[in-house]
Amino acid sequence: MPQPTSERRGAGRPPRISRPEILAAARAVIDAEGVAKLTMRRLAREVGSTPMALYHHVRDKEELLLLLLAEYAAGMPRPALPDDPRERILAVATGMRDGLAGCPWIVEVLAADDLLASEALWYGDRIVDAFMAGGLATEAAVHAYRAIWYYTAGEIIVRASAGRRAEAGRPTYRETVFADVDAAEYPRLAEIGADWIPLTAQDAYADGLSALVDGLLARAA
Amino acid sequence: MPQPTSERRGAGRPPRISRPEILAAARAVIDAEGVAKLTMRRLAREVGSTPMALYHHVRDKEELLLLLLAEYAAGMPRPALPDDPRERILAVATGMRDGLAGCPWIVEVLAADDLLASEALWYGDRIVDAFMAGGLATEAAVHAYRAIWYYTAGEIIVRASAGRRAEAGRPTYRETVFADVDAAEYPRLAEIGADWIPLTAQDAYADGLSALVDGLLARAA
DNA sequence: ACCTGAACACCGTTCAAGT
DNA sequence: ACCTGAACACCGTTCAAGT
Repeated sequence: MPQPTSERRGAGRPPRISRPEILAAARAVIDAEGVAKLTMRRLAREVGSTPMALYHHVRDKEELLLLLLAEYAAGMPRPALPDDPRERILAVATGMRDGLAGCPWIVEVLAADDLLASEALWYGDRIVDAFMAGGLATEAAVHAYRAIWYYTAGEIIVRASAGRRAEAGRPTYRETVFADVDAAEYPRLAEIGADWIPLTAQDAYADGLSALVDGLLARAA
Repeated sequence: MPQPTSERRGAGRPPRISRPEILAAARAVIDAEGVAKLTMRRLAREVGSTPMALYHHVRDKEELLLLLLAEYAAGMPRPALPDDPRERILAVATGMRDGLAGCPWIVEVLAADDLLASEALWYGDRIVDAFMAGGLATEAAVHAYRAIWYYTAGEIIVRASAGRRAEAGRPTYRETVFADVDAAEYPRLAEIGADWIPLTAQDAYADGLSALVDGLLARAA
Protein backbone atom coordinates (compact mmCIF):
# COMPACT_ATOMS: atom_id res chain seq x y z
CA MET A 1 0.00 0.00 0.00
CA PRO A 2 1.48 3.38 -0.89
CA GLN A 3 1.33 5.32 2.34
CA PRO A 4 0.86 9.12 2.20
CA THR A 5 4.43 10.04 3.00
CA SER A 6 7.56 8.84 4.67
CA GLU A 7 6.43 6.73 7.63
CA ARG A 8 9.74 5.89 9.12
CA ARG A 9 12.35 8.26 7.82
CA GLY A 10 15.69 6.81 6.91
CA ALA A 11 14.37 3.60 5.40
CA GLY A 12 14.73 3.21 1.64
CA ARG A 13 15.33 5.76 -1.04
CA PRO A 14 15.02 9.42 -0.07
CA PRO A 15 12.02 11.23 -1.65
CA ARG A 16 12.70 13.70 -4.43
CA ILE A 17 9.25 15.27 -4.38
CA SER A 18 6.82 15.83 -1.54
CA ARG A 19 3.09 16.22 -1.25
CA PRO A 20 3.30 19.90 -0.28
CA GLU A 21 5.49 20.50 -3.30
CA ILE A 22 2.99 18.76 -5.55
CA LEU A 23 0.08 20.72 -4.11
CA ALA A 24 1.91 24.00 -4.52
CA ALA A 25 2.68 23.23 -8.15
CA ALA A 26 -0.93 22.22 -8.77
CA ARG A 27 -2.20 25.45 -7.29
CA ALA A 28 0.20 27.40 -9.46
CA VAL A 29 -1.04 25.69 -12.62
CA ILE A 30 -4.68 26.28 -11.72
CA ASP A 31 -4.11 29.91 -10.83
CA ALA A 32 -2.21 30.55 -14.01
CA GLU A 33 -4.16 28.54 -16.56
CA GLY A 34 -7.29 27.13 -15.01
CA VAL A 35 -8.29 23.78 -13.62
CA ALA A 36 -8.74 22.27 -17.07
CA LYS A 37 -5.01 22.50 -17.62
CA LEU A 38 -4.21 20.58 -14.49
CA THR A 39 -3.33 17.08 -15.59
CA MET A 40 -1.21 14.51 -13.89
CA ARG A 41 1.25 14.59 -16.75
CA ARG A 42 1.52 18.35 -16.74
CA LEU A 43 1.92 18.38 -12.99
CA ALA A 44 4.70 15.83 -13.21
CA ARG A 45 6.52 18.00 -15.72
CA GLU A 46 6.04 20.96 -13.40
CA VAL A 47 7.72 19.28 -10.46
CA GLY A 48 10.39 17.78 -12.68
CA SER A 49 9.27 14.22 -12.32
CA THR A 50 7.20 11.55 -14.03
CA PRO A 51 3.43 11.07 -13.87
CA MET A 52 3.80 7.88 -11.93
CA ALA A 53 5.88 9.43 -9.20
CA LEU A 54 2.82 11.49 -8.26
CA TYR A 55 0.86 8.37 -7.51
CA HIS A 56 3.22 7.70 -4.69
CA HIS A 57 2.09 10.86 -2.95
CA VAL A 58 -1.62 11.01 -3.82
CA ARG A 59 -4.00 8.15 -4.51
CA ASP A 60 -5.44 9.59 -7.71
CA LYS A 61 -6.44 12.84 -9.31
CA GLU A 62 -9.63 13.08 -7.28
CA GLU A 63 -7.70 12.93 -4.05
CA LEU A 64 -5.37 15.60 -5.35
CA LEU A 65 -8.33 17.90 -5.95
CA LEU A 66 -9.79 17.10 -2.55
CA LEU A 67 -6.50 18.05 -0.93
CA LEU A 68 -6.43 21.31 -2.86
CA LEU A 69 -9.96 22.06 -1.72
CA ALA A 70 -9.15 21.35 1.92
CA GLU A 71 -6.14 23.60 1.73
CA TYR A 72 -8.09 26.41 0.16
CA ALA A 73 -11.00 26.12 2.55
CA ALA A 74 -8.62 26.27 5.50
CA GLY A 75 -7.46 29.67 4.33
CA MET A 76 -10.87 31.22 3.79
CA PRO A 77 -11.64 34.28 5.92
CA ARG A 78 -13.99 33.95 8.85
CA PRO A 79 -16.00 37.13 9.15
CA ALA A 80 -16.80 38.74 12.48
CA LEU A 81 -20.09 37.54 13.96
CA PRO A 82 -22.75 40.16 14.72
CA ASP A 83 -25.07 39.50 17.63
CA ASP A 84 -28.29 39.69 15.65
CA PRO A 85 -29.02 36.24 14.13
CA ARG A 86 -30.17 37.65 10.82
CA GLU A 87 -27.06 39.79 10.44
CA ARG A 88 -24.96 36.84 11.51
CA ILE A 89 -26.36 34.61 8.79
CA LEU A 90 -25.80 37.29 6.18
CA ALA A 91 -22.23 37.84 7.31
CA VAL A 92 -21.28 34.17 7.31
CA ALA A 93 -22.99 33.33 4.03
CA THR A 94 -21.43 36.32 2.36
CA GLY A 95 -18.04 35.35 3.69
CA MET A 96 -18.49 31.85 2.36
CA ARG A 97 -19.50 33.08 -1.04
CA ASP A 98 -16.70 35.65 -1.26
CA GLY A 99 -14.20 33.03 -0.23
CA LEU A 100 -15.43 30.57 -2.82
CA ALA A 101 -15.69 33.21 -5.52
CA GLY A 102 -11.93 33.46 -5.31
CA CYS A 103 -11.59 29.95 -6.64
CA PRO A 104 -14.69 29.03 -8.61
CA TRP A 105 -13.06 25.90 -10.03
CA ILE A 106 -13.36 24.27 -6.66
CA VAL A 107 -17.12 24.36 -6.73
CA GLU A 108 -17.19 23.20 -10.30
CA VAL A 109 -14.97 20.28 -9.59
CA LEU A 110 -16.66 19.06 -6.50
CA ALA A 111 -20.05 20.50 -7.25
CA ALA A 112 -20.50 20.32 -3.59
CA ASP A 113 -21.42 17.57 -1.20
CA ASP A 114 -22.03 20.69 0.89
CA LEU A 115 -18.49 21.88 0.85
CA LEU A 116 -18.11 19.73 3.86
CA ALA A 117 -14.43 19.67 3.69
CA SER A 118 -13.80 19.68 7.40
CA GLU A 119 -12.07 23.02 7.17
CA ALA A 120 -15.26 24.61 5.89
CA LEU A 121 -17.53 23.14 8.53
CA TRP A 122 -17.34 26.41 10.34
CA TYR A 123 -19.66 28.14 7.91
CA GLY A 124 -22.32 25.49 8.22
CA ASP A 125 -22.03 25.38 11.96
CA ARG A 126 -22.34 29.14 12.36
CA ILE A 127 -25.28 29.42 9.99
CA VAL A 128 -27.20 26.60 11.62
CA ASP A 129 -26.51 28.14 15.00
CA ALA A 130 -27.72 31.56 13.91
CA PHE A 131 -30.94 30.15 12.51
CA MET A 132 -31.55 28.42 15.80
CA ALA A 133 -30.85 31.65 17.61
CA GLY A 134 -33.41 33.17 15.27
CA GLY A 135 -36.02 30.75 16.55
CA LEU A 136 -35.84 27.79 14.18
CA ALA A 137 -35.89 24.21 15.42
CA THR A 138 -32.83 22.12 14.69
CA GLU A 139 -34.27 20.41 11.65
CA ALA A 140 -35.58 23.61 10.16
CA ALA A 141 -32.21 25.25 10.76
CA VAL A 142 -30.43 22.50 8.86
CA HIS A 143 -32.85 22.85 5.98
CA ALA A 144 -32.41 26.59 6.05
CA TYR A 145 -28.66 26.19 5.85
CA ARG A 146 -29.11 23.93 2.86
CA ALA A 147 -31.27 26.46 1.08
CA ILE A 148 -28.53 29.00 1.54
CA TRP A 149 -25.96 26.57 0.28
CA TYR A 150 -28.00 25.82 -2.84
CA TYR A 151 -28.44 29.49 -3.54
CA THR A 152 -24.77 30.22 -3.00
CA ALA A 153 -23.42 27.24 -4.93
CA GLY A 154 -25.78 28.01 -7.80
CA GLU A 155 -24.69 31.62 -7.92
CA ILE A 156 -21.02 30.73 -7.98
CA ILE A 157 -21.37 28.02 -10.58
CA VAL A 158 -23.53 30.07 -12.91
CA ARG A 159 -21.22 33.06 -12.61
CA ALA A 160 -18.13 30.94 -13.11
CA SER A 161 -19.42 29.27 -16.22
CA ALA A 162 -20.61 32.56 -17.67
CA GLY A 163 -17.12 33.89 -17.05
CA ARG A 164 -15.51 30.90 -18.68
CA ARG A 165 -17.71 31.30 -21.71
CA ALA A 166 -16.96 34.98 -22.02
CA GLU A 167 -13.28 34.23 -21.75
CA ALA A 168 -13.49 31.63 -24.47
CA GLY A 169 -15.10 34.21 -26.72
CA ARG A 170 -18.24 32.13 -27.01
CA PRO A 171 -21.30 34.23 -27.80
CA THR A 172 -22.85 33.40 -24.43
CA TYR A 173 -25.94 31.64 -25.58
CA ARG A 174 -28.39 34.17 -24.30
CA GLU A 175 -27.00 36.90 -26.51
CA THR A 176 -27.87 34.85 -29.56
CA VAL A 177 -31.22 33.88 -28.09
CA PHE A 178 -32.28 37.36 -27.14
CA ALA A 179 -31.73 38.55 -30.66
CA ASP A 180 -35.04 37.04 -31.71
CA VAL A 181 -37.34 36.53 -28.77
CA ASP A 182 -40.90 35.98 -29.88
CA ALA A 183 -42.88 38.80 -28.26
CA ALA A 184 -46.14 36.90 -28.53
CA GLU A 185 -44.79 33.84 -26.81
CA TYR A 186 -42.48 35.50 -24.27
CA PRO A 187 -43.83 39.00 -23.74
CA ARG A 188 -41.82 39.87 -20.64
CA LEU A 189 -38.51 38.81 -22.06
CA ALA A 190 -39.19 40.65 -25.29
CA GLU A 191 -39.99 43.75 -23.26
CA ILE A 192 -36.76 43.47 -21.32
CA GLY A 193 -34.81 42.70 -24.44
CA ALA A 194 -31.21 43.78 -24.48
CA ASP A 195 -31.45 45.05 -20.90
CA TRP A 196 -31.30 41.46 -19.75
CA ILE A 197 -27.57 41.24 -20.23
CA PRO A 198 -26.36 44.17 -18.12
CA LEU A 199 -29.11 43.41 -15.62
CA THR A 200 -27.99 39.87 -15.02
CA ALA A 201 -24.36 40.90 -15.01
CA GLN A 202 -25.03 42.90 -11.85
CA ASP A 203 -24.09 41.32 -8.57
CA ALA A 204 -27.40 40.63 -6.89
CA TYR A 205 -26.15 37.98 -4.50
CA ALA A 206 -26.66 40.08 -1.40
CA ASP A 207 -30.23 41.07 -2.34
CA GLY A 208 -31.35 37.54 -3.01
CA LEU A 209 -29.61 36.24 0.08
CA SER A 210 -31.30 38.79 2.26
CA ALA A 211 -34.71 37.90 0.80
CA LEU A 212 -34.06 34.22 1.32
CA VAL A 213 -32.99 34.70 4.91
CA ASP A 214 -36.04 36.87 5.64
CA GLY A 215 -38.28 34.19 4.22
CA LEU A 216 -36.57 31.45 6.18
CA LEU A 217 -36.61 33.35 9.47
CA ALA A 218 -40.28 34.16 9.02
CA ARG A 219 -40.92 30.44 9.54
CA ALA A 220 -39.83 30.85 13.16
CA ALA A 221 -42.83 32.92 14.14
CA MET B 1 -18.12 25.14 -44.57
CA PRO B 2 -19.96 22.01 -43.46
CA GLN B 3 -23.61 22.99 -43.47
CA PRO B 4 -25.95 21.38 -40.94
CA THR B 5 -27.61 18.96 -43.33
CA SER B 6 -28.53 18.41 -46.94
CA GLU B 7 -29.06 21.87 -48.44
CA ARG B 8 -30.04 20.91 -51.92
CA ARG B 9 -31.03 17.29 -51.99
CA GLY B 10 -29.85 15.21 -54.90
CA ALA B 11 -26.42 16.79 -55.15
CA GLY B 12 -23.47 14.64 -54.15
CA ARG B 13 -23.28 11.49 -52.13
CA PRO B 14 -26.42 10.50 -50.21
CA PRO B 15 -26.09 10.75 -46.43
CA ARG B 16 -25.86 7.53 -44.43
CA ILE B 17 -26.45 9.10 -41.04
CA SER B 18 -28.55 12.10 -40.04
CA ARG B 19 -28.48 14.60 -37.22
CA PRO B 20 -31.69 13.26 -35.64
CA GLU B 21 -30.23 9.77 -35.73
CA ILE B 22 -27.06 11.01 -34.03
CA LEU B 23 -29.02 12.86 -31.37
CA ALA B 24 -31.20 9.85 -30.68
CA ALA B 25 -28.15 7.63 -30.28
CA ALA B 26 -26.51 10.19 -28.00
CA ARG B 27 -29.58 10.35 -25.81
CA ALA B 28 -29.67 6.57 -25.61
CA VAL B 29 -26.05 6.42 -24.46
CA ILE B 30 -26.59 9.09 -21.82
CA ASP B 31 -29.76 7.50 -20.51
CA ALA B 32 -28.15 4.09 -20.32
CA GLU B 33 -24.67 4.91 -19.06
CA GLY B 34 -24.43 8.57 -18.19
CA VAL B 35 -23.01 11.62 -19.89
CA ALA B 36 -19.43 10.67 -19.08
CA LYS B 37 -19.71 7.73 -21.46
CA LEU B 38 -20.79 9.89 -24.33
CA THR B 39 -17.76 10.34 -26.53
CA MET B 40 -17.57 11.10 -30.19
CA ARG B 41 -15.89 7.78 -30.81
CA ARG B 42 -18.46 5.81 -28.88
CA LEU B 43 -21.26 7.66 -30.61
CA ALA B 44 -19.77 6.88 -34.00
CA ARG B 45 -19.67 3.21 -33.12
CA GLU B 46 -23.27 3.45 -31.98
CA VAL B 47 -24.51 4.80 -35.30
CA GLY B 48 -22.27 2.44 -37.25
CA SER B 49 -19.95 5.10 -38.59
CA THR B 50 -16.63 6.79 -37.93
CA PRO B 51 -15.91 9.64 -35.51
CA MET B 52 -15.22 12.01 -38.35
CA ALA B 53 -18.55 11.43 -40.04
CA LEU B 54 -20.18 13.03 -37.01
CA TYR B 55 -18.36 16.27 -37.63
CA HIS B 56 -20.30 16.61 -40.83
CA HIS B 57 -23.52 16.86 -38.88
CA VAL B 58 -22.46 18.79 -35.78
CA ARG B 59 -19.71 21.34 -35.39
CA ASP B 60 -18.16 19.81 -32.30
CA LYS B 61 -19.05 18.04 -29.11
CA GLU B 62 -20.24 21.21 -27.44
CA GLU B 63 -22.77 21.82 -30.17
CA LEU B 64 -23.94 18.26 -29.83
CA LEU B 65 -24.62 18.80 -26.13
CA LEU B 66 -26.36 22.10 -26.83
CA LEU B 67 -28.63 20.35 -29.31
CA LEU B 68 -29.41 17.66 -26.77
CA LEU B 69 -30.26 20.33 -24.21
CA ALA B 70 -32.54 22.18 -26.61
CA GLU B 71 -34.34 18.97 -27.43
CA TYR B 72 -34.80 18.07 -23.81
CA ALA B 73 -35.94 21.54 -22.79
CA ALA B 74 -38.52 21.55 -25.56
CA GLY B 75 -40.13 18.50 -24.01
CA MET B 76 -40.30 19.76 -20.46
CA PRO B 77 -43.80 20.06 -18.99
CA ARG B 78 -45.37 23.48 -18.60
CA PRO B 79 -47.43 23.51 -15.43
CA ALA B 80 -50.82 25.20 -15.23
CA LEU B 81 -50.62 28.83 -14.10
CA PRO B 82 -52.57 29.81 -10.96
CA ASP B 83 -53.92 33.36 -10.79
CA ASP B 84 -52.13 34.30 -7.60
CA PRO B 85 -48.60 35.54 -8.43
CA ARG B 86 -47.00 33.79 -5.53
CA GLU B 87 -48.61 30.47 -6.42
CA ARG B 88 -47.67 31.04 -10.04
CA ILE B 89 -44.01 31.48 -9.23
CA LEU B 90 -44.00 28.37 -7.10
CA ALA B 91 -45.71 26.34 -9.83
CA VAL B 92 -43.36 27.41 -12.60
CA ALA B 93 -40.18 27.09 -10.59
CA THR B 94 -41.20 23.68 -9.34
CA GLY B 95 -42.00 22.59 -12.89
CA MET B 96 -38.60 23.80 -14.02
CA ARG B 97 -36.84 21.97 -11.26
CA ASP B 98 -38.79 18.75 -11.75
CA GLY B 99 -38.12 18.87 -15.46
CA LEU B 100 -34.42 19.39 -14.97
CA ALA B 101 -34.20 16.80 -12.23
CA GLY B 102 -35.05 14.27 -14.91
CA CYS B 103 -31.76 14.93 -16.64
CA PRO B 104 -29.29 16.33 -14.15
CA TRP B 105 -26.38 15.91 -16.55
CA ILE B 106 -27.66 18.82 -18.57
CA VAL B 107 -27.15 21.26 -15.73
CA GLU B 108 -23.75 19.82 -14.98
CA VAL B 109 -22.62 20.14 -18.54
CA LEU B 110 -23.82 23.62 -19.20
CA ALA B 111 -23.76 24.75 -15.60
CA ALA B 112 -26.23 27.22 -16.76
CA ASP B 113 -26.00 30.49 -18.60
CA ASP B 114 -29.52 30.66 -17.17
CA LEU B 115 -30.77 27.68 -19.05
CA LEU B 116 -31.55 30.14 -21.74
CA ALA B 117 -31.93 27.55 -24.37
CA SER B 118 -34.70 29.23 -26.28
CA GLU B 119 -37.04 26.36 -25.54
CA ALA B 120 -36.72 27.05 -21.84
CA LEU B 121 -37.33 30.78 -22.06
CA TRP B 122 -40.88 30.14 -21.04
CA TYR B 123 -39.95 29.51 -17.43
CA GLY B 124 -38.03 32.72 -17.13
CA ASP B 125 -40.71 34.70 -18.85
CA ARG B 126 -43.48 33.37 -16.63
CA ILE B 127 -41.52 33.87 -13.43
CA VAL B 128 -40.55 37.44 -14.27
CA ASP B 129 -44.13 38.15 -15.20
CA ALA B 130 -45.47 36.75 -11.95
CA PHE B 131 -43.04 38.79 -9.88
CA MET B 132 -44.19 41.90 -11.70
CA ALA B 133 -47.79 40.92 -11.08
CA GLY B 134 -46.75 40.59 -7.45
CA GLY B 135 -45.68 44.22 -7.46
CA LEU B 136 -41.99 44.16 -8.34
CA ALA B 137 -40.46 46.58 -10.81
CA THR B 138 -38.95 45.08 -13.94
CA GLU B 139 -35.38 45.13 -12.69
CA ALA B 140 -36.28 43.67 -9.34
CA ALA B 141 -38.30 40.97 -11.09
CA VAL B 142 -35.33 39.97 -13.20
CA HIS B 143 -33.12 39.80 -10.13
CA ALA B 144 -35.77 37.78 -8.36
CA TYR B 145 -35.88 35.32 -11.23
CA ARG B 146 -32.12 35.01 -11.04
CA ALA B 147 -32.24 34.26 -7.32
CA ILE B 148 -34.67 31.46 -8.06
CA TRP B 149 -32.48 30.16 -10.82
CA TYR B 150 -29.42 30.11 -8.56
CA TYR B 151 -31.33 28.29 -5.88
CA THR B 152 -32.73 25.78 -8.33
CA ALA B 153 -29.52 25.17 -10.25
CA GLY B 154 -27.63 24.77 -6.99
CA GLU B 155 -30.13 22.26 -5.68
CA ILE B 156 -30.00 20.18 -8.83
CA ILE B 157 -26.24 20.21 -9.11
CA VAL B 158 -25.63 19.37 -5.48
CA ARG B 159 -28.19 16.58 -5.58
CA ALA B 160 -26.85 15.20 -8.82
CA SER B 161 -23.27 15.08 -7.64
CA ALA B 162 -24.27 13.52 -4.33
CA GLY B 163 -26.11 10.88 -6.34
CA ARG B 164 -23.15 10.28 -8.58
CA ARG B 165 -20.92 9.83 -5.59
CA ALA B 166 -23.28 7.41 -3.91
CA GLU B 167 -23.51 5.44 -7.13
CA ALA B 168 -19.75 5.27 -7.40
CA GLY B 169 -19.64 3.84 -3.88
CA ARG B 170 -17.56 6.76 -2.68
CA PRO B 171 -17.97 7.39 1.04
CA THR B 172 -19.59 10.77 0.37
CA TYR B 173 -17.17 13.04 2.08
CA ARG B 174 -19.48 14.25 4.79
CA GLU B 175 -19.86 10.75 6.19
CA THR B 176 -16.16 10.58 6.84
CA VAL B 177 -16.09 14.11 8.17
CA PHE B 178 -18.96 13.72 10.57
CA ALA B 179 -17.27 10.77 12.19
CA ASP B 180 -15.05 13.11 14.18
CA VAL B 181 -16.53 16.57 14.42
CA ASP B 182 -14.87 18.61 17.11
CA ALA B 183 -17.67 19.53 19.51
CA ALA B 184 -15.73 22.46 20.91
CA GLU B 185 -15.10 23.98 17.53
CA TYR B 186 -18.37 23.10 15.81
CA PRO B 187 -20.93 22.68 18.57
CA ARG B 188 -24.05 22.70 16.41
CA LEU B 189 -22.78 20.15 13.96
CA ALA B 190 -21.58 17.89 16.74
CA GLU B 191 -25.03 18.15 18.31
CA ILE B 192 -26.71 17.20 15.05
CA GLY B 193 -24.19 14.47 14.41
CA ALA B 194 -25.40 11.50 12.42
CA ASP B 195 -28.81 13.09 11.94
CA TRP B 196 -27.26 15.34 9.33
CA ILE B 197 -27.28 12.66 6.69
CA PRO B 198 -30.95 11.66 6.66
CA LEU B 199 -31.88 15.30 7.24
CA THR B 200 -30.08 16.55 4.18
CA ALA B 201 -31.29 13.62 2.13
CA GLN B 202 -34.83 14.95 2.53
CA ASP B 203 -36.29 16.93 -0.32
CA ALA B 204 -36.54 20.43 1.04
CA TYR B 205 -36.65 22.21 -2.30
CA ALA B 206 -40.26 23.32 -1.95
CA ASP B 207 -39.74 24.71 1.57
CA GLY B 208 -36.71 26.74 0.64
CA LEU B 209 -38.32 27.95 -2.56
CA SER B 210 -41.38 29.13 -0.74
CA ALA B 211 -39.27 31.03 1.80
CA LEU B 212 -37.23 32.61 -0.96
CA VAL B 213 -40.32 33.72 -2.86
CA ASP B 214 -41.87 35.17 0.29
CA GLY B 215 -38.74 37.13 0.95
CA LEU B 216 -38.54 38.38 -2.61
CA LEU B 217 -42.19 39.39 -2.79
CA ALA B 218 -41.91 41.22 0.52
CA ARG B 219 -39.71 43.71 -1.32
CA ALA B 220 -42.73 44.85 -3.30
CA ALA B 221 -44.48 46.43 -0.34
C1' DA C 1 -21.85 16.02 -50.33
C1' DC C 2 -20.64 12.78 -47.48
C1' DC C 3 -17.59 9.49 -45.56
C1' DT C 4 -12.97 7.10 -44.40
C1' DG C 5 -8.10 6.26 -42.50
C1' DA C 6 -4.39 7.76 -40.59
C1' DA C 7 -2.51 10.89 -37.66
C1' DC C 8 -1.76 14.59 -33.90
C1' DA C 9 -1.59 15.77 -29.46
C1' DC C 10 -3.29 14.54 -25.67
C1' DC C 11 -5.62 11.93 -21.19
C1' DG C 12 -5.54 8.81 -16.22
C1' DT C 13 -3.72 4.76 -14.59
C1' DT C 14 -1.39 -0.04 -14.09
C1' DC C 15 2.48 -3.03 -14.16
C1' DA C 16 7.15 -4.60 -13.82
C1' DA C 17 11.42 -3.21 -13.13
C1' DG C 18 15.25 -0.40 -11.32
C1' DT C 19 17.99 1.98 -7.35
C1' DA D 1 10.73 3.61 -0.19
C1' DC D 2 10.67 5.96 -4.03
C1' DC D 3 11.05 6.56 -8.86
C1' DT D 4 11.18 5.24 -14.01
C1' DG D 5 9.68 3.43 -18.77
C1' DA D 6 6.80 1.32 -21.34
C1' DA D 7 2.31 0.21 -22.09
C1' DC D 8 -3.01 0.06 -21.97
C1' DA D 9 -7.03 1.93 -23.17
C1' DC D 10 -8.74 5.80 -24.09
C1' DC D 11 -9.92 11.19 -25.63
C1' DG D 12 -11.46 15.43 -29.37
C1' DT D 13 -10.19 17.02 -33.60
C1' DT D 14 -7.60 18.01 -38.19
C1' DC D 15 -6.10 16.81 -42.70
C1' DA D 16 -5.93 14.61 -47.11
C1' DA D 17 -7.95 11.46 -49.68
C1' DG D 18 -11.68 8.59 -51.58
C1' DT D 19 -16.56 7.87 -53.79
